[in-house]
Amino acid sequence: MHDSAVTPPGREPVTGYDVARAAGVSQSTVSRALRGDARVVPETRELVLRVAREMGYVVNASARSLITRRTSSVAIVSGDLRNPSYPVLIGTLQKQFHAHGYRVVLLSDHEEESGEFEHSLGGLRGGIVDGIVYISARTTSPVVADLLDAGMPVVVLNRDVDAELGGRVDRVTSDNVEGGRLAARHLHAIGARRPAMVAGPRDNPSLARRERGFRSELAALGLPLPRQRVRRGQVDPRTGLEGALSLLGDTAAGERPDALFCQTDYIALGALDAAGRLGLSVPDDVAVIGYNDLDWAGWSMIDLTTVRQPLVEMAEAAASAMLARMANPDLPPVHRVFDVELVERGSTRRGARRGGAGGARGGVTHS
Amino acid sequence: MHDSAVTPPGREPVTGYDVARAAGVSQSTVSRALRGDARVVPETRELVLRVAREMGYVVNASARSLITRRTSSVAIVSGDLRNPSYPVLIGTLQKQFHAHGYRVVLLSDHEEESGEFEHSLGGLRGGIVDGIVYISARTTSPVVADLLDAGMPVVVLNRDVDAELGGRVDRVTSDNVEGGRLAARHLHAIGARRPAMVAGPRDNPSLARRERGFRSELAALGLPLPRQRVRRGQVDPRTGLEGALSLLGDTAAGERPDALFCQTDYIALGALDAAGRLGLSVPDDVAVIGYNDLDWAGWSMIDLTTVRQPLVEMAEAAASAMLARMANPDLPPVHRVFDVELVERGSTRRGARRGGAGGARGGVTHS
DNA sequence: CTGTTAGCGCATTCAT
DNA sequence: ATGAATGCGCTAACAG
Repeated sequence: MHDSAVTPPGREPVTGYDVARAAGVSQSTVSRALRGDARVVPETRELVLRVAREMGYVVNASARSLITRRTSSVAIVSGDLRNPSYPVLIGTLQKQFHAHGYRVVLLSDHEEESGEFEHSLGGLRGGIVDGIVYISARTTSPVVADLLDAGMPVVVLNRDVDAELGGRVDRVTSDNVEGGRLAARHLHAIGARRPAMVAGPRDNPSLARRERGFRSELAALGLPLPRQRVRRGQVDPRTGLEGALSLLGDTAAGERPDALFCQTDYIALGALDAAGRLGLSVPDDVAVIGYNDLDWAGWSMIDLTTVRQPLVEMAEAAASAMLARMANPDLPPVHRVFDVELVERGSTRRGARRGGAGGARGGVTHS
Repeated sequence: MHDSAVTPPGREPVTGYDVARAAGVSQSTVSRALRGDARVVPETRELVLRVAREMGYVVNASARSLITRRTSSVAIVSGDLRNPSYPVLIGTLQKQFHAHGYRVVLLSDHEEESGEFEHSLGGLRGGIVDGIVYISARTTSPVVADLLDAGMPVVVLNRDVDAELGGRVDRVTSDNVEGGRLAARHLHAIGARRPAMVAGPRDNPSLARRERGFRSELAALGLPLPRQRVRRGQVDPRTGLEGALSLLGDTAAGERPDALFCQTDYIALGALDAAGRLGLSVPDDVAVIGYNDLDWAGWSMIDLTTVRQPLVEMAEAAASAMLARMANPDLPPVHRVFDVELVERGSTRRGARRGGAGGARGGVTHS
């Protein structure tokens, strides 16, 4: 099992010229054969392909890109991966892009060190990628405008966007205003009197629209949402936990919110945790509704009522939009809006039994 | 607000020559100035940088890579992103690599279409990336050996590996055998008499070691694990759900397993769901223990006892190993093994109260 | 310190 | 249907 003579481990990559020499043809023929150019006669092509395979030849991507000005890769700019929405979107996008011969460069924002992040974004020019799918929570920065100016195809997925940018990029969103309304209507329908809200950052346009729909519908239904029943933080379970603890914790039962709208399921997780720690029954003491319908919302120990966005379909639409735009950069921008729907589960189904495993599990149970 | 004269949107990228001409220096000076070469006098550098910025110049990555033979990017090859272990690992790796000036190319395996996946992997030669971190569940394929042969730096993270490859790559793992033992010991300690196991695929070396430790320790403690108390499937909640339903469902209480070892937390989620649907109490009817200690294992409505691997630290170690190897490809391979520990929570704490929200929530509650 | 020169490996004319 | 020649934009070796 000694090294055969083919290639001493790693060094000296074999080039198209090497293949040409070994096959007794010219380098241009090698190039043509490898890309399936019709002008090369079948026998020659077979020969070249065989020799290339034997020699372990693989085209140098840099050299190719240098001349074609295409990289066969697209960037996905996302928020923190621990937010479970992103893996779903990224996984779907990635699958689509791979199927069409594109690699995926991932830029996910780890919240901290924003300067670093902006910098990476800027580096996306310079022929690194052929296009950018933007899903980051971070309010679309000037950097994105610069990328557009530089002629880079950009698709914004699942983010509403400042008016200014709106007309310039392809966008795939869902009806966040209506989603907020659905949540409000549902809480009203189950008899909530003192709704509360755990919100994400104010500068997130999607969440802002969700909130607008929620507030306006509550008002239309005659339900108040005083500011002391609103908590705000990052989109993560900690926000839900702390928000819900403070909303539900030190209030007499008569004053305590009886329903909680969490602007995302990820936040709602923390709220459910808080209810558990406080020994409160969901939904009997407090109903909880989330937003997104992530996979685990349906597990019996979560069982979360939520507003469903079709994330997978949305990601597929975004991939299509990206592929279309890369094929023809001069198309007018499109904006596709998906419908949302309410998915009712145990966390708002009053009177039904709830709790996955038996008796109430109060207090903090971490070891 | 008309377009100023700087750059008509997108077209005709500005090159180093353009900058040189505008700044009245040579192109090599531009190149040197932009890379901070010490040999260029400060004034000249300031000038060049300013002109470059004004013209919106950005170096062409392909041209640079073509000559430097470095791409400043590394690939992460992972399994399906919906498995929550991956986002944690990927996010951490990505953060580290970004901090050191590397981009990340993501190749995540969407389970299906394996041919496609192998093909993408092969495409990782050809100067796409400078190194590869491998976290995919898929048993390390021959493709990986080929990449090694081609001289590509490879680090395998959180995967035990076939003996053959073992000596050739850098690896970061944890003590899976001991983890399995910890689980067995704990179930014995809480008085389990009829342990059962929901396992992942047989060809996953990490899980195989986990299982080996679990089985041998059970045996040492005098507890049987007959094959009818083992279920096996993919690493996902469906496996946990179906496995647990079939283990717990149609058995008389005297025969029913009283403790469940799930080889990952992600599987355990499904098992908890199953217990809830069957109206069984966790841990009183059946104790459940998982593996990984993902974030949500600590939420009160999950509250899962589990074997903790330090995933973040492991990812950091893998990033360091990668950076070290890229800096010096001739280092001998290293293998770093992290300790695991048992994290005890409500899902095995008998006698304690459990259940986040009040009464038992039986049956299927999906809408 | 700066300019000149020579490729990196490939795609793509233009001939033949 | 194939080969010869050219240059993509940059880095690096070599002069000066």
